[in-house]
Amino acid sequence: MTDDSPVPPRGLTLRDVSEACGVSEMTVSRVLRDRGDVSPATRARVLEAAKRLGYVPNKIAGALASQRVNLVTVIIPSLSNMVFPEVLGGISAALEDTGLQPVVGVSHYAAEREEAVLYEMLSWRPSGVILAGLEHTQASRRMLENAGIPVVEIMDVDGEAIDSVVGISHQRAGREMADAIVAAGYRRIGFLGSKMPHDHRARKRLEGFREGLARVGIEIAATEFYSGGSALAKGRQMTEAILARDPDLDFLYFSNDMIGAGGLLHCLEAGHDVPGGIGLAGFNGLEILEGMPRRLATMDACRREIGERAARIVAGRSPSGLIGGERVELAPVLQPGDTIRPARTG
Amino acid sequence: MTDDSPVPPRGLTLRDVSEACGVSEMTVSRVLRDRGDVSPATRARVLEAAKRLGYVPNKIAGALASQRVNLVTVIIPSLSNMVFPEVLGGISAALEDTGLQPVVGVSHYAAEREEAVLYEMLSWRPSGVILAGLEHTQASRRMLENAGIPVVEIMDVDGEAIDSVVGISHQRAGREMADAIVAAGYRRIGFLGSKMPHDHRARKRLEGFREGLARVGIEIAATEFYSGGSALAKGRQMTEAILARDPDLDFLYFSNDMIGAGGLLHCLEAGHDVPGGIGLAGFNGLEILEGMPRRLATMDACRREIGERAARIVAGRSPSGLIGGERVELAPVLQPGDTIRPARTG
DNA sequence: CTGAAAGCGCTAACAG
DNA sequence: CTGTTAGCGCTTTCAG
Repeated sequence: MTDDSPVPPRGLTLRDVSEACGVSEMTVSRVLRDRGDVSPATRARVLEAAKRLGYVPNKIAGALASQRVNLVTVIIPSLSNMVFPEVLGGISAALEDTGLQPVVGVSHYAAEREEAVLYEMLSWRPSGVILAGLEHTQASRRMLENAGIPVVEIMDVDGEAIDSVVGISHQRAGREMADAIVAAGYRRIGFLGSKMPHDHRARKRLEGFREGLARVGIEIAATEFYSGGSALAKGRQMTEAILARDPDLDFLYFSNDMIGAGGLLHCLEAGHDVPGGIGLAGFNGLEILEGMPRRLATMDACRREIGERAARIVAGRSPSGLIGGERVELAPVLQPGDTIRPARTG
Repeated sequence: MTDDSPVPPRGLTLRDVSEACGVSEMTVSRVLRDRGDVSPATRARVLEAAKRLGYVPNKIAGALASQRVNLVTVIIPSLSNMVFPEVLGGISAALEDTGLQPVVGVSHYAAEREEAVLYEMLSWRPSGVILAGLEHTQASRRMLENAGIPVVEIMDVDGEAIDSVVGISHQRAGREMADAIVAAGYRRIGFLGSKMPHDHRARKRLEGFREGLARVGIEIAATEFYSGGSALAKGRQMTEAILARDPDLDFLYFSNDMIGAGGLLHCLEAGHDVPGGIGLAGFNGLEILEGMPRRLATMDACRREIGERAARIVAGRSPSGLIGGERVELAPVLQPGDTIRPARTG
C-alpha cells in the first residue's frame, strides 16, 4: 500500500515521463500512441519509465489537440428493460477492436430528457451517435444534423431518419402477428400493454396489429394497460382482470414478453387450455421465455444484430461502404412456440 | 431538414458566438456557465446568439482549462444481470442534481478487463470512481490509489478497501441464510450456482453458507453448477438434475434469484411439496420474483441503496461528512416468502 | 460588470 | 528516427 515511488497525487504529465527517461515529450507521445517510427531502444526506455511512474495519458488534452475522440454516444430509453442491454452487447462487440468506446446515456423514454443527455454528450465531441427511435425534439434533430458525425437511429424504421437507421418495422411486426393469429383461427382478441405514451415502438406495433385485424374485419375486443411495478406480476394481474371482464377472449397479445410470461403463468394456473382455448403471444424474443413452463409465442426483435449493425456503421465498417444515410431494415421472425395453435389450412 | 442558418459542419466555438453578438469570448463564457455577474442585457444577447447558432460548448477544452471534469466512472461486471442496472439507477438518482454524470464501463467479471476499462476511463480524468467488488489487479489498485479522486468499491465489504466501500457482507448473507434454513428444520441441503470463479460475491456467499451449516455439523449434500444460457431455464434443468441424483434433498439454495425461480417452476410442475417437503431460496430480491406462482425466499441485496450511498460519497454529500475512507455496511434482510417453512420453535 | 493575456497537456506539422 | 514550434477551445487570473 505504501509506495515509495515518487508519484504526485494527481496527474502525471508527458513531461514527467520525458524527464524521467531523457527523451523528448514528442517522442514519448509517439511511443505511447504507437505512432511513427521510434528506435526499439528509446521505445523500451520510454515504456519502462511510463510504467514505473504509473503514467496515465490525459485524453482530454489529447482529444483537444488531435480533434479526435474515440467515444461513441449511445442513448437508450432504459436499462431495466432487458432489451436495451442486449442492444448494447451488440454495440460493444462490434466496436471491440475499432478503438471506439461506447458511452451510454439513458433517456427514460422522454424526448426532453434525451435532448439534455444528447447535449451533454455531444459537448464531449464523440465520433458518432447511436440512439433509439426516430422521435426526437426539434432541438435534438438540429444538434444531430449539425454535429457532423455519423448518427444512427436504431430499433425502428417506421419514420424519417436523420442519417442512418437500423431496425425493424414495428408496424409490420404488429401486422404479421395479427395475420398469424387470424390464420390460426382466433377471433376474439385482447391486447395488453404498458401505459407508455412515449414508447413509440409499442404504439406502432399496436397500430400495425389493429390494421392487420381490420383487414379481415376484426377489432380488438378488449384492452388492458399497466404502468410501473414488476412486469411479470402485472402481466399476471392484467390477464386475470381482462379474462374476468371478458371470458370469451380466445387470444391475448401482450406488448412485451415479460407481461406475456406473467399472462402465461396465470393462464396455466387458472387451468385455461393454452393454446386450444386461448392463445398467447408476446414480443421481443427474450431469453427468459426459455425457462417458462411453455414457450410463449413471440417475435424476435433482432436486438443484438441491430446493435452490431449500428456500431459498424458508426465505425465506418459497414459492408455497404456507404458513408451515412444507410437504411437497414431487419426482419423479425415469428417464433410460434407453444401458445398459438397451428394455422388452419384449407 | 435543409436549414438555412449558417452553421458550420462541425464545432462552433465561443469565438463564433462572441462575434455573432459582439461580446467578448470571456463574457460569453461567463453567461453560458452562469458564473460571475453579467448585465441582464448582454446576458440576453449572448443567450440568444448561442441558441440561434446552435452552439454546443466543447467540454474537452473546458475540462482541460479548468482541470475539472464532471464525470464519475462506474465499472460493473455485467449489464445482463439485472442487479447492476438497479445499482446504476441508485447512482443516477443520487447524482441527479450534483452536476456529476455517471459513465459506465463493463468488466465482464474479469479483473484484466476491468483494468483496461479503468485505464481508459481514468485517462478522461473523472472526478470519482465507483466500481464493483474489492478484488482488482495490482495495477488497478495502483491507478486508483494514485488518481487522487474518491474511489468507492461497492456491493461487497468482505475485504480490504482502497478508499471507501459501500455494500453488504456476502459471507454473512450466506451464513444467515444457512441459519434460517437450519432453524426451519431442513437438514439435507443442496447448493446450485453459476460456474463463475470470478464472481467473488457468489463465492463468498457460498463460503458463508458452508460455514453456517458447519456450525451445526451439516455439510452441503449436493451441488450443481451452470454456465451460460437462460438462467431461468438452467435453474429448472439443474433442479431436475440435482433432485434426480439426490431425491432426499429437503432444501435447495440457489446463488441467484433467476435460477431460483427456474427451480421453483420445476418443483411446482414436478408436484413437489414446497416448502413442506422441500424448501427453496435464492438471493438478490429481484423484482421478477413478484410475478412467480409463489414468492421465492430470498435476501435483498440493497442494490439501489448501495448505488445511492456510493454516489453520495463521490459527490462529497455523504452524511458522515468524511472525505473518503468511509465504510458503509448495509444489512440485507431475509425475505422468507413462501418457499421456506416457518422456523421451528422450542 | 467586462476584457486581455496566459496557459491547461497534448499532438500536427515541420524541420533536422 | 528525433526534436521544435504552434496551437486545439476554453477558463483562470488579473486589470480595467
